[in-house]
Amino acid sequence: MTHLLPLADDPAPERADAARNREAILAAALRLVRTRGVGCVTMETVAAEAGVGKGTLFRRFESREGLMGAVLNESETAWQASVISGPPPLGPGAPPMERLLAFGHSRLRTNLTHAELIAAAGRPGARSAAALSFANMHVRYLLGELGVTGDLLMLATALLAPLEMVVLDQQVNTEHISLERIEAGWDDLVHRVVGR
Amino acid sequence: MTHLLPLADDPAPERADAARNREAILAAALRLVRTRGVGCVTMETVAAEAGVGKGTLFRRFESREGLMGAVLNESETAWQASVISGPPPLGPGAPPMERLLAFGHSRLRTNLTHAELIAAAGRPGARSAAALSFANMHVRYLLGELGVTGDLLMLATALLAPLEMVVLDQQVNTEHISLERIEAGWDDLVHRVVGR
DNA sequence: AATAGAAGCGGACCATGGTCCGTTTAGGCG
DNA sequence: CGCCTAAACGGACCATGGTCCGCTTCTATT
Repeated sequence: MTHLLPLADDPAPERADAARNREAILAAALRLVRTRGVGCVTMETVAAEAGVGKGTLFRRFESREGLMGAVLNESETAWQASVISGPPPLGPGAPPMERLLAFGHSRLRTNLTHAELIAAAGRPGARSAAALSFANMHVRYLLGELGVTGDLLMLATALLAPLEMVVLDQQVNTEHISLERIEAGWDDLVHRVVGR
Repeated sequence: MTHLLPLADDPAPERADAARNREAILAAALRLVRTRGVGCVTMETVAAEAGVGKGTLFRRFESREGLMGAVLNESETAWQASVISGPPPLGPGAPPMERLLAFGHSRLRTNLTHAELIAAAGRPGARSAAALSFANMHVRYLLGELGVTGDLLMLATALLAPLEMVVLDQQVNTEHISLERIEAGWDDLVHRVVGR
């Protein structure tokens, strides 16, 4: 092993034109999703709008789900930022319980807002596993602050699960449960899990 | 209102050939799914195997997801039966808490077993809303027996959510969490929700 | 600056889900 | 029993996601 090798060097540092295209595609996709709605955006349309060939789309984003996942990630990242460093009670500065409740409500709204995109992005794995487990991490941290003991990974998962789109979709669209009730239900769950 | 009208009469009592075909399709689909795996079953294949035209598939089952949902329902129904009238602790006869835990474990295994089919069946709505809310109903009932008070619909949803495939998939396939740990986590959740 | 080889490109092509509509058939009725 | 209508049928057809491979473009090297 040579001492000059930088560690964790990207095996293939992405060529300039490739980067340009990736950006163009993402921008085009975002634009089209905004204007026409997720359902009316075909891969061919995106390719045309970005001024690249269809093959390029698939090479960079693997599949339609992958592309939608990437688009989704844009907002997801912004959201993460506001959790990490935004104003309280969602961001730091408020007591843990308040933060936790704010977190749940915020996540709820966010998911509902991006419902279509989430559906189009399909199962996880498209969104980087890291991005997905961010929420879990954060909840775990807050539970720790609250002095909860036990298998925090599992508890965080349990708290997050009812906020998943599959569940929300069912509640909102077939059972017609109000947002307020869902929020209240989640708050109740939190209190039971934390143990007062 | 004439007194001769039977109540809740099916507006269109399904023609004989239609019924025959529906059964043939379902049987063919089940057979193919069993032998080739969900991923390798195309609508055309099913149509051929059932000896009907493709159009017929789509008329009776709406979409691929619909068909897969119908196939899934077969096993789902069997499972429901064993919950309602099978041997304890899953079926009646055991104390509520035992039943609830058994229920969770059973649901966990069942979902994992049918993972592919569930994915192929897509979002709910394909499976009748009734079938889907059966689990919720049952959990609500058991919570009642356990003397839990509060918004039971929400609590049941909270308990069921971590057993959804989206969540399980993530845990099993990307986080590589063992089945035992997931079960233990769920048991813990139940105890916290019920409040000892 | 020229060159070589890798990386990227793009559009023709394929597979499959989903639609449509002219034809066939069940089954109630005179 | 033969007719009539609504329902069901089926396969040609379309749209779109995804693959493939010959051609182009980048960039490291001399």
